[in-house]
Amino acid sequence: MPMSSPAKENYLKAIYALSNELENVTLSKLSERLRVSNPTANSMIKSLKELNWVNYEKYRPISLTDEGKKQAVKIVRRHRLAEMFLVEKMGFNWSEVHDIAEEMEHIKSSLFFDRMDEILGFPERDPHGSPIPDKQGKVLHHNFSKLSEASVGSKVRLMALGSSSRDFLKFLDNRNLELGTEIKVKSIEAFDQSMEVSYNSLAPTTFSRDICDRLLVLPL
Amino acid sequence: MPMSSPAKENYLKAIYALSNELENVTLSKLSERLRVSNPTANSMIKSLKELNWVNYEKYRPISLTDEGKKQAVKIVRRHRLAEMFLVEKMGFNWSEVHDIAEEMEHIKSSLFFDRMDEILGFPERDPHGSPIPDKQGKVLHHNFSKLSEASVGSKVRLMALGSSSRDFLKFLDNRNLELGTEIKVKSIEAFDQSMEVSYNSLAPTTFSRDICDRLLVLPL
DNA sequence: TATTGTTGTTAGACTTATCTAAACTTTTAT
DNA sequence: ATAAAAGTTTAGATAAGTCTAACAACAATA
Ligand SMILES: [Mn+2]
Ligand SMILES: [Mn+2]
Ligand SMILES: [Mn+2]
Ligand SMILES: [Mn+2]
Repeated sequence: MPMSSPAKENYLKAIYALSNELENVTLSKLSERLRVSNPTANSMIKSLKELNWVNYEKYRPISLTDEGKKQAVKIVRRHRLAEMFLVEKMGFNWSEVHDIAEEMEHIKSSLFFDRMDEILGFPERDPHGSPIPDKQGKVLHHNFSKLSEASVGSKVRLMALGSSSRDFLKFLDNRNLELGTEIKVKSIEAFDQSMEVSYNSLAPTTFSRDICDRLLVLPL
Repeated sequence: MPMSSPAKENYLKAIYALSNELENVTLSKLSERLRVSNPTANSMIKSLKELNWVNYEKYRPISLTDEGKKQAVKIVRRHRLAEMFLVEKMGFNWSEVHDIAEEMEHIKSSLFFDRMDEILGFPERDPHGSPIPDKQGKVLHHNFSKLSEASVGSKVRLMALGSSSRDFLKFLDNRNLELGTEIKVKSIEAFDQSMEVSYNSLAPTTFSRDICDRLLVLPL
């Protein structure tokens, strides 16, 4: 009875991520996120319950047990360390690293990841601004707000991303937007909440609500 | 029909390695090397034949097709680059890297390995002295001889290892033997072919025939 | 509260990679 | 040339992880 496996680790990670996004993690949200069918997720949840990694009763929402959360955080740590290593030490762009990290995270060697951590100088965030859990599993809890919540005239600094899809990252690359960039809100369109913003002393641009919801910022 | 998989890649690599060790690669040599049962190897060989990666007729020896060899060399390249990267860029000892590389080699990103290659300065050999195939699949063919074939009074330089098992590497670490070390053959015991050797200006030591067979050297 | 639509479960099937036991071929030794 | 030993294949089973089709439960709403 193999305790862990890449598939199980991916489920744990998905449940962990969904727990931070939704009130209740449901089977269909989980299967949608992992792009598997409902029955597939259902049967995997049964295995995870068997391992005491999730709490689950038929037809009820899914949650991680303490042990399950510990496992999930371990994989999140590995994923984010891998992404950071790829960007900082191997010259990859932040839009290229997710899929590689998705595979690296399953390598069975704590030392491999602790060594990365050390070489990187124990970074607090990954290339997309997400916190990297430390070796003990402690996760830095951040309090960034969405750019979409900023008011006209305010100035903010881009700290993290609410999505790391390749398309979104490419969009940001094209606009020369990176973590740390200072953004000024020029105006907000009442009809669709799109924002006119400026940064890097460039001519103002317009960002849709969708974009602004995924830019996590700190007020300056 | 997934073309490749970690399991298939491990089989290709094992067949490739055995081809360089034996006249004929037989099913039982293969299953022994991979620590699987004969029927398991037999059924995998059928799949590999289906993919046109091996030549195989019932009861006859196994060989790689051109395409199979290409695939095998690709994985060998990835394994050896990973080992080299772990040693040179991540501070691992040569005895710690094999198992991690055994997992890394299956990551599906050519760029990941080409980037390692570049960062390492396109090394010709891995930490155990084995040649690293280049991006085009060309393998540096070396002509080292076994220490066991050296004659009394001769001086040689350790260039590569005929085995990279953890125990063997630990043995070499304990004796402060590393690639590049100059070794002088003091005497050979007629009974068991064990050799009295000296290196690093240390007091002479005795190496068994088993050891001397696995030390690949160049005459000086 | 009864109907309906959404969500979750069960049943049954498939693929890959593995195993053991039994049968069959090939090789080796008398 | 036979018989024994060694090596290989077939048959049948299992486990993980996936699927579709059909059915059941829940939640929303009329
Ligand atoms: Mn990622
Ligand atoms: Mn993954
Ligand atoms: Mn190795
Ligand atoms: Mn491998």
